[in-house]
Amino acid sequence: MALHLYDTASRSLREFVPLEPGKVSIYLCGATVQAPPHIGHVRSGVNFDILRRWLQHNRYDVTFVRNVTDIDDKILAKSAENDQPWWAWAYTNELNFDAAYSVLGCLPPTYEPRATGHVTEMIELIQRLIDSGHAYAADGDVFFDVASWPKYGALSGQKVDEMQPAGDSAGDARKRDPRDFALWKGHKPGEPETASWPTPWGRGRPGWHLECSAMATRYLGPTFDIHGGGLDLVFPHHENELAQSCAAGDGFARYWMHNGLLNLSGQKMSKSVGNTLLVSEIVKQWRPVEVRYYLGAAHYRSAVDFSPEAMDEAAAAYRGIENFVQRALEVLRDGSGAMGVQASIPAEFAAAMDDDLGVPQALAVVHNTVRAGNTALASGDSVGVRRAFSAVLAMTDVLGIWPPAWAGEGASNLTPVVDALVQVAIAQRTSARERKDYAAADAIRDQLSAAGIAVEDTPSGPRWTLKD
RNA sequence: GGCGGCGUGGCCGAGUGGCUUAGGCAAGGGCCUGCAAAGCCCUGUACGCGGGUUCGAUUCCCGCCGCCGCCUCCA
Repeated sequence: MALHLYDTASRSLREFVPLEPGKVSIYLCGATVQAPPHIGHVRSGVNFDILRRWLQHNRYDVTFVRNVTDIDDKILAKSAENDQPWWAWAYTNELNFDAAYSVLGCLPPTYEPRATGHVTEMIELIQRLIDSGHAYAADGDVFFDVASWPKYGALSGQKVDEMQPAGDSAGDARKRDPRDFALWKGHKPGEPETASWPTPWGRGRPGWHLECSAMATRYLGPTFDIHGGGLDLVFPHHENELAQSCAAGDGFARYWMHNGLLNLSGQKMSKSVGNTLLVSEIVKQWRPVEVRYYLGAAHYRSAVDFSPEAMDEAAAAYRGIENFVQRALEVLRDGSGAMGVQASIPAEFAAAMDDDLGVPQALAVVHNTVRAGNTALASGDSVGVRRAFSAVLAMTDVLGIWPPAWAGEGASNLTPVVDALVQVAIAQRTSARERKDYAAADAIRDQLSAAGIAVEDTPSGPRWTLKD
């Protein structure tokens, strides 16, 4: 079965056929760098990282663009509150975001453009819209003329006439229609001069929606394959992007993908509610790979309600996979020179992933394979171990939870020293066991346990691990 | 008011018009082990409520209840 993806625009599962054979272009709405990232931000990052890895596994050449919105109202407001230049505030948070994506194993984007670096492209886009009668300048601002674009509302299914009056700027007298939105915002008195750029319509700064249109087409062309983001961006952000770009004559995104939101005790985590759980906090309580497992394990379109209990379960589930990989590695390493095995993805795993990235079912395949591997391990079936081992590694690589890549997390350069010391104790325990002095053997084990080291006896001899 | 989603066994979380009806965590029993640990095996028969369609619905349709998202900044 070929890859099918759920497309928000058509509200249906569509076979994925890239614009250019063998190549995939993806634009993911990244962060507005006004605050450090919370766990919902990185859920989006992890979900789309898995998409990218699956495409790459299938031999696609993927161009992955994730933008940084480094100028907007809140960045100006918060930097002023904190008595910092707006650009310093933005850059600090950009670094925070990069660190969060990185610690969770998200591959770096092919390109990571900043809004402030693409003002020229934005001005050109606005000019095209004005020239074609879809935008108008009004006293410093430039607005998109919603009435000039009959397809407005198609992506989100909003009925333009039924929308709530609301909106801070809805009553702006300069607008021809309350639904018109700003493409460009004129510089206001009191705002830093550095936060404005010269344009034919006066100094100012970009409107949020326009930035993404300009950057997406700058790096991916007028028509590209996939546009992604959180479900909360469908309206108005993506609706507006689509309207702008199409009205300007671009084809824009061919598939729209939206990840579900991550809630905290049943409520959406958001800046307005103020109930955010920062990535920097959660990785203090759980290993990053466990967090990644948790974020990736639910289907990307479902809502996830974060809880410490669910996080613990995810951690336990991941450790089951990791334990198998470690044991298999130990056995294969000393035995049969089996390290050169071909990585192979089970067909059920591929089918699950091809069905709109069915990670939950794909993980079921991983766990079933782990079980088969553990059975092989217990019975000394080295061929079975090798088969399961290579399959598990290939599958976890696609999901970005490949255990060897994360194994060094807690390790330090002391590990070999500790190993040498522990081996001395284990040798004593082994000889005690051989002379059936179990009291002495257990005493050694208890002492190691008290020191944080767990010893267990396996068919291939004793092994030790650090306890949590 | 408009648009959309969700409600599955103790918990998390897939999925399906009927078939051996995921997977994980937790629980109970067993195997293995000097004892443990890890692992393996077995057990648990669930789909919010009320109707309808059907030979048969958790799965389709209608209604209801509950929860959530969007319509304003938001991954």
